[in-house]
Amino acid sequence: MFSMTKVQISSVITGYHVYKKKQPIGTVCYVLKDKSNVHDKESLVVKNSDSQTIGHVPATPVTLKSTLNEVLDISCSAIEIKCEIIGTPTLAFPPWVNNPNKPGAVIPCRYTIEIPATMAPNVKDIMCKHLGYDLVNDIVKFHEVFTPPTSPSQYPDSPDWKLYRNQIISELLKEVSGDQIKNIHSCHDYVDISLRQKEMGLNNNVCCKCNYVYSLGNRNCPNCNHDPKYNPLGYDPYKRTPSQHLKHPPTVTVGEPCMVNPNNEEKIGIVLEHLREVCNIPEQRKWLVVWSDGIPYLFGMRLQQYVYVCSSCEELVDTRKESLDDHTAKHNHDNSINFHRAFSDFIFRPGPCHIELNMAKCLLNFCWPILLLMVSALGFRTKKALDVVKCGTDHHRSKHILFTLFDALARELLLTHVRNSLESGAPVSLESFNDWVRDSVVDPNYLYLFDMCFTFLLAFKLYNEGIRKNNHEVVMAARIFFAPLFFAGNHPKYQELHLRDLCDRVQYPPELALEMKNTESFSVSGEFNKGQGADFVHEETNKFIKSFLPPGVPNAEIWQRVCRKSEMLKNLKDKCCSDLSQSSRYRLPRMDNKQLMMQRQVRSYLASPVNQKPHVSLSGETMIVNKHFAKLGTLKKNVKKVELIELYYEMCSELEDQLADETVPEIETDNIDTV
DNA sequence: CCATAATCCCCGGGAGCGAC
DNA sequence: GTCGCTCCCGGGGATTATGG
Repeated sequence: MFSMTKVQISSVITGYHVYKKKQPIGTVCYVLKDKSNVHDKESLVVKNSDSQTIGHVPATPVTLKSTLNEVLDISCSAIEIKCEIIGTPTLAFPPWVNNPNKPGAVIPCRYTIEIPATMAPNVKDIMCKHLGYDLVNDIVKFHEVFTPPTSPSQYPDSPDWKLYRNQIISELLKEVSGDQIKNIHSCHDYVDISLRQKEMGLNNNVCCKCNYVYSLGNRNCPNCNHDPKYNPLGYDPYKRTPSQHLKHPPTVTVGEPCMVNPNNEEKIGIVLEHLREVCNIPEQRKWLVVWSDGIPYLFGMRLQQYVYVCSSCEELVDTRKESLDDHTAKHNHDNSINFHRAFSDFIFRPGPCHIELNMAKCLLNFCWPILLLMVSALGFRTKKALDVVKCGTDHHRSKHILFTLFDALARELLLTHVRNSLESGAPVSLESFNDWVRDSVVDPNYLYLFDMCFTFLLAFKLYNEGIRKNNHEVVMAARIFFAPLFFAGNHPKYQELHLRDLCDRVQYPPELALEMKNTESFSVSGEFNKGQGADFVHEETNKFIKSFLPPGVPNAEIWQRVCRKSEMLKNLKDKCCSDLSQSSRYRLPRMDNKQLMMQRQVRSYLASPVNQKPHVSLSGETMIVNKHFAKLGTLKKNVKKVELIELYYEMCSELEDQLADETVPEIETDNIDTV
């Protein structure tokens, strides 16, 4: 298929005061090299379709001109640079003023470069070089936000886990087989070269694009000028998932603080009462969605499930301690009384970011046998540093490490098959890879990493994508595929949470389900790929409020005061800082080198997967994946799981009762708050 | 019927763990 | 680092079994 990448840059045409050729808005002109200009060999001229000169590409800032020049150079002018007039001529304005005393006139315009897919990477690199990575990314983001995508989404409409996985695998297969350099005896790629360099004691870098070996002192590859630190232009790590963000970003308001630590059921009860009061339940609104961390969520759900209010004496009855009949008998109520659930006006939802956090912890735990060596190669050498990585204290760091691990592992896992196929001349395809893994591979190490990578790490990645883009189906697909790891590890809280949440989601009436799907995550900034769970929105607000607290231990009164005035403070801060501070730019280093390092380490570990080998960790110790496996067989753990199963049946029976009743509660879909 | 031993049950303290 | 939950363990009282 012939595809084009389109890049648009808003700028101006200079020199209107010289040529005085006014063009109607929307006219499309062309950028050509101006060979006749003796003053400036680099000069670029803009001509309209009648070959009349309109003006020049601005010389300052120099980056735009040199970018376009180089683009024309590498393509031998095969790439056409168009220029659409988007405004009427005006006096030159910064940054396009050469001489403040003698300002010229400029025409606002938009330069459009259409790049054939084959050349796109080169052009991107050029643009990154001249315009700077940040700026280029901004342009692309600009483009993506304001022009609706015309090509069908890469991700299918009905997201299917297998499809996603297959797509990733086939993309990677293509990439890996493209990387291989075949000579008569064997294949090799840049990882092999790097490995060899390391064996020889040389500390050289290998360019992952052109296999050029260069010393670590250089930042860019001297051969192809590829900068390993930056992503190519338009790199969107979440491109497979379509964004489903709401059109209007939510407004965040801060309510009255409630001064209890929500760490047991009693205190959660207090918080809920407080919420009821603040939100005027049931007068102003009937119900409320409450997002919370994992533990408060569980407490809340338990309260909702077990605690009833007696209509006669208005006392709370906890059915875990005292059955409803007992209560009736004890207080001598007659038969006319009834019970209703004490917290039925709340809908609890677990914070997606906390789930993600615990996913990361769980993965780190299970990947530890192979991660240990890699991470120490990355620079976490002391025991304390390693512990920090292992416990996942710094979520961003662990996330990054896990993503890099996925990239590295995925490529290495595919490598053997790709090389086999290249040698035998068979085409490399997804089906053949799947067949090969299923039929030929017996090495437990390979299979362990295969499952880890293409099920759990992938699920983690997918979950992250789903949250960023507020895509409900993707999030749920990822969670369901990740869940087994929670149940295998020692994560009692999140096992129960997963179960309760799933049951809850099934039970939502249709209108509510739709609303819930739309609000899986929120993008407060309104950007299409920066959604995050309501829990982190809250934590950010919290951080903001904390920044206004006076030094020292804050007391309740100060908290209250800051919360009540937080909106004013926010406005104030925005007004004061908006002109001074730079907007935060979007950047995501690709960690080429770290990935290379990981690939180097795991390569020998995964060699010859068709042979039976003992199951060992990367450093060669016999594998006990983690200590929880050893505990798994014990009775107590089983008891815990039996309890969960009982809970599940209980919930199912309740669901059946509700279905039998056929009463769908009345709901309002507007005015959903998050707390 | 009594004395003693064995067993059960309850409870509090402490350690470990998970979550924040 | 803190907090709460759970588990474990030992102590002590209550109950039960056993033997004389």
